[in-house]
Amino acid sequence: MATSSPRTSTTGENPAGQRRRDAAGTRQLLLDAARRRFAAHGYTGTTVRDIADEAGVNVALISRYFTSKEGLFEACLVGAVDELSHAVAPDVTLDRLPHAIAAQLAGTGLGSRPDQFLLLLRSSGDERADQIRRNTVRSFAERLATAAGWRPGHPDGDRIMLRAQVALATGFGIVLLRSSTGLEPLSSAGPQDLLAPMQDLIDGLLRERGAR
Amino acid sequence: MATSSPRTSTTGENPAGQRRRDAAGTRQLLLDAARRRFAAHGYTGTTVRDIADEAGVNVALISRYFTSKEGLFEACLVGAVDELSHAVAPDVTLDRLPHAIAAQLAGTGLGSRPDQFLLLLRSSGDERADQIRRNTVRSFAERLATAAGWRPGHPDGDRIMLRAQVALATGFGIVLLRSSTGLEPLSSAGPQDLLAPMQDLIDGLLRERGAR
DNA sequence: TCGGCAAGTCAGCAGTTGTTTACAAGTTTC
DNA sequence: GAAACTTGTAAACAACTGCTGACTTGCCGA
Repeated sequence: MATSSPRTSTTGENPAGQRRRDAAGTRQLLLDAARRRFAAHGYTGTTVRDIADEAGVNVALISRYFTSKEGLFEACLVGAVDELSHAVAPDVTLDRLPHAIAAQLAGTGLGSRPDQFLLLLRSSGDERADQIRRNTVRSFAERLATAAGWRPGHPDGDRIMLRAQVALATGFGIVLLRSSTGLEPLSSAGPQDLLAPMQDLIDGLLRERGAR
Repeated sequence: MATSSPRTSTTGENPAGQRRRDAAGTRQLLLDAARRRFAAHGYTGTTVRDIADEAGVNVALISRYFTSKEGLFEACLVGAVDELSHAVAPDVTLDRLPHAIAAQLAGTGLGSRPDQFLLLLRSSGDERADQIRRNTVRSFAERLATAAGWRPGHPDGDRIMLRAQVALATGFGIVLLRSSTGLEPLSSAGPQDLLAPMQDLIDGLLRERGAR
C-alpha cells in the first residue's frame, strides 16, 4: 500500500528505472493518491499531508502542481469523470444495461474503479467542483434514461427520467454500502451475483409496459 | 437558518415556556444541531464550534454533556437510529413497502427526517459508532428481506437478502442524490411521484416469481 | 435570605490544518 | 563547465481544531 508507479523514462534514471525528478510523474503520483484518499475519506477527512505521504512526495508540491487542496480535488474529479465516462457507453441499450452496471459496480468492468464513483458524491464545498459533480451525475442519468427510450422533449420525459434517476441512485447506493458498511452478501457479490437482481430491477423500473 | 430558540427570560421561564438554564434542554439543542450538521457535512466537515453556534450554546458544553465530539456523534447516531426504527415497521408487508419507502424518502412519513438516513452513511472513524451504523443498516436490510419472505436459515436466503440489500441501496442512493446533487426531477419528487417507480422496483426485485 | 451546587462562560492550551517562503539539488542549454 | 531553469526539501506561518480548567451566574432548598 506504499508508493507504487514506476516513473520510468529514458534519461536521468536511477537503477530501479525511476527518474529521481519528474514533474509529470510526481503530479500523477499525487493525483492517484488523492483520488484514493478523497474517495475513501471525503474532502474534509483527507489532509494534504495524508496525500503527500501516500504518494511519497513532499507536501509543498501539492500547492506547486495544483495551486491548492481544492485545485487538487478538482483535478481528481476531472480525472475520475473522464475515466468513468468511458465505463458505460453513452449509447448502451436497455438489454446490455444490467450487465454493464453489474460489471462496473462489482469492479470487473474494463478499467473499472468503483470507488471512483464515490468521488462524485464527495463535496468539497467548492462551487466549481460541485458543478462538475452535478453535470456528471446528470449526464449518467441521461444515459440510463436514453436507454429506456427517453429523448429531450419527450412527452413522457419526466416520468422516464425520474425512473432512470432512481436506477442511478441504486448504483450509487450499492457502491456506498459496499464501501462504507461491510454489508453481506452485498459487499462480496461479484458481477454474476449482481446481474440477476439488476436485470429484474432495470426490467421493473425502465422496461416500458404499454402507455401506463 | 440561524440560532433559533433564544431562551431569554427574567425568571425561570421565558414567554415560550423555556427555562434559561436547563441542562436537558441544552443537551437537546446540541443534539439537534449536531444531527443536522453531521448529516449535512459529515463528521470531519463539522466542527464543535459550528454545532455550538447553531445551537446557540457555549462550546464547552459539548464536552460537558457528551464527553467529546465523538461522544456527541455517537449520541446523534443513537437518536437517529431510534427515530428511524419507528419509521418503517419491522413487520411491514411487501404490499405496503413501496408506500412506506416513498413516504419516508420524500419526507412526508410520520415524523420522518430523510436526511437522518445520511447519518448512517457518515463515518467518524470511531469503532463503536461504526458498529452502530453497521448493525442498523443490517437490521433495515433484514426488514426488507423479511417482507420478501426471507427467514433466518432460509434455503434461498442469500439470494433474497442480496436483493433486499439492493433495494435498501436504492433508498440510500435516493436520499443521497437528493441532498448532495440537486438532481431533477428526483430532488423535488413527492411521495406520490416516487410511489409508482418504487412499486415497480420492489415488484421486480423482491416479488417472487416461481422458484428461480 | 443565603449557602451550595448545577449551568453556563471565557480564555487559552497543544496539536493540526493549508499554504508560503527560502533554499538545496538536479537537469538542460550553451 | 557554468549559467539558467526546473524539481524537490525543510521550516515556518497564521488560522483553526478539539478540549480543558478556572471563573461567573443563576437556581433551589433550607
